[in-house]
Amino acid sequence: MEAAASLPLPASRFLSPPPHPTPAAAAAAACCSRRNISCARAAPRALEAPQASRPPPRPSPRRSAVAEVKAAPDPVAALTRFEDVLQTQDCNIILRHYGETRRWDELSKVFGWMQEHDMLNIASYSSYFKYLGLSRNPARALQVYGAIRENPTRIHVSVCNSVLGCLVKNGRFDSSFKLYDEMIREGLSPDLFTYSTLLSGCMKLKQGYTKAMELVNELNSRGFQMDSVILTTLLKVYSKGGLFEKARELLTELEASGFAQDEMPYCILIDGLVKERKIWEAMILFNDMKEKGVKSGKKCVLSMENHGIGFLLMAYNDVQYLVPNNTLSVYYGYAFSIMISALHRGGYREESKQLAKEFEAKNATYDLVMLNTSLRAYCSTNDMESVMIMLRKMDESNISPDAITFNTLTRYFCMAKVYHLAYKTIQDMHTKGHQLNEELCSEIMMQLGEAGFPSEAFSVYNMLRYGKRTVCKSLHEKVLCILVPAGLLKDAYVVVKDNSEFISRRSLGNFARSFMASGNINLINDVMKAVHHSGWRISQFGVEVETPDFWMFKLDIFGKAIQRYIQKPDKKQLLLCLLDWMTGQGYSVDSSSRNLLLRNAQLFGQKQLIAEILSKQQGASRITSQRHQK
DNA sequence: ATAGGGTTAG
Repeated sequence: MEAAASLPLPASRFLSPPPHPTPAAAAAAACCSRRNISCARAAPRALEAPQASRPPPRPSPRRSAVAEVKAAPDPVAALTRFEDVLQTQDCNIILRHYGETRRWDELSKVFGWMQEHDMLNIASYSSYFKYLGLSRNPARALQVYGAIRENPTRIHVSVCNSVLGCLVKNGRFDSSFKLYDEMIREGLSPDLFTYSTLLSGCMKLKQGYTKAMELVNELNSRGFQMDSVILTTLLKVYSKGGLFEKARELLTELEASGFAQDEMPYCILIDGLVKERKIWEAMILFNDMKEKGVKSGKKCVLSMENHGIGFLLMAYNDVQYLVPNNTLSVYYGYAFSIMISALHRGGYREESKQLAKEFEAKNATYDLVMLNTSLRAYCSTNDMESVMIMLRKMDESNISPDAITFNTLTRYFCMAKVYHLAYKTIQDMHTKGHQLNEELCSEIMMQLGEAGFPSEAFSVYNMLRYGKRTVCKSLHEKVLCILVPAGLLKDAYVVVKDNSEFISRRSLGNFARSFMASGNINLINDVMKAVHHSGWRISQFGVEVETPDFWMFKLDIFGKAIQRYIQKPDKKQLLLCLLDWMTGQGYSVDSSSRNLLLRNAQLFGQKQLIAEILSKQQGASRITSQRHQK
């Protein structure tokens, strides 16, 4: 796209090649500002010295076998190679590796191998069920659990918890309660994990509140004291069930017992309120929370040492970040992102943007959700400058955009009529393997066509067409109406060839006429076949002229094709093929084209042959027309 | 040496 190439693109890695780094980015890169900073680079120098003098420890055979299996293209073959070295706990490490890297196929194969070699223990089952939950495969979990013969394993609390968790995660609440009852009958002694797992199923159920109360009574009667997690889960049950008074009471209880020092319980209630459209109640609670100075509890500043460029080392959930020294207070983004998006949804665009700005002013750390949320707030108030700042932050924090990011940006660029950026965003989204939003892309395809970018419109069409199993039937006609007037007839042919049955007679006619007039002569016969394949008679696309012998039509589509062939006598084979094909389909050339052909037949050196084909054609056509008459 | 709680589009 010429125009796009000359326009400045935003300085974002995923919209354009990496620009020269900004000073901040360069400084951050120099100090390894990525997630999971390695100790060697980020830790103070004192830690490095002893390492240098000691020779690197030699890895044990078991450890190197584990590493080798993890890296192997075929884990089962590799496991077999190290069968004598590996112990069950080593195999568990390998099993978890495939779970953490979301390689479900290998995960199941490794588990199967362990099963065959009798190398399963409690931890293997617990981990495997957890990952089956993540990979949305509760049926397999039930199957494997059902096949466990040894009662001590069947009723082991962590095995039971992980199977129940797998069912709950996948919406199988009723079966989780039934299975739980069965487990109790077989002798399970449940613990707090069990109850919080089952309670988290309750919050998604309609009758969840009653069931939750049963469970709370049960755990109390077993003498358990609810810890912060189970209390928080219960808060969610109330909040999801719209029992806000009860939820508030519970939150007060949590505060009193010191379980409300981080934002999580507040987030649950705030989220519950906004989902019930009680935005201002949520806002009041949000402000309360901020006034109380509630922050994320797991975060801490690891080192006050100035790393030379004005950054502090800090950890959040075991991940290390560098944050600027001038960061006054650090909130993690859950509560903010809930409120910002709630205001946005409620139509309070300016308020939503103000909150995003407040977060930006107070914080250095962003995660993907917070970035998406702020990005949307800026997009919907048309604050292009802040949008670009967000994109730069995304690069600097090494955060990869997801489908929500791409769609937000695409929508915004479309709304702002910056179609080349919308196109670029769609392209990046497609390249990164995200599913495109058909409605939005179709809109942009049309806008690109109108703005004079038919090739880009076609490219959007292709991304939709080949990125998805099915597309809306009208999409083909839409792109055809862009390609034909723009003279992109070969592309238009590709569209018609595969989708002629979804295209209206009028558009097919326009396409066929344009192609005969100026399309590639070598494709003329193919185009005829593709158009014929639509189910319409090609003769119906021409200007129909009634003649005394009523089956004669003026066929301007065939006529135009014949004119093209007469201008190129070296394409005589194609002409003869066309005439033969017409005969086979019961078509015949109109009288003026016939005369034209006969007059020029010597050009092809086939005067006799052409005359024969034409007379055969007329005979066949007469029969076809009569058949159509009846 | 395993299992439990929170956020984002139209």
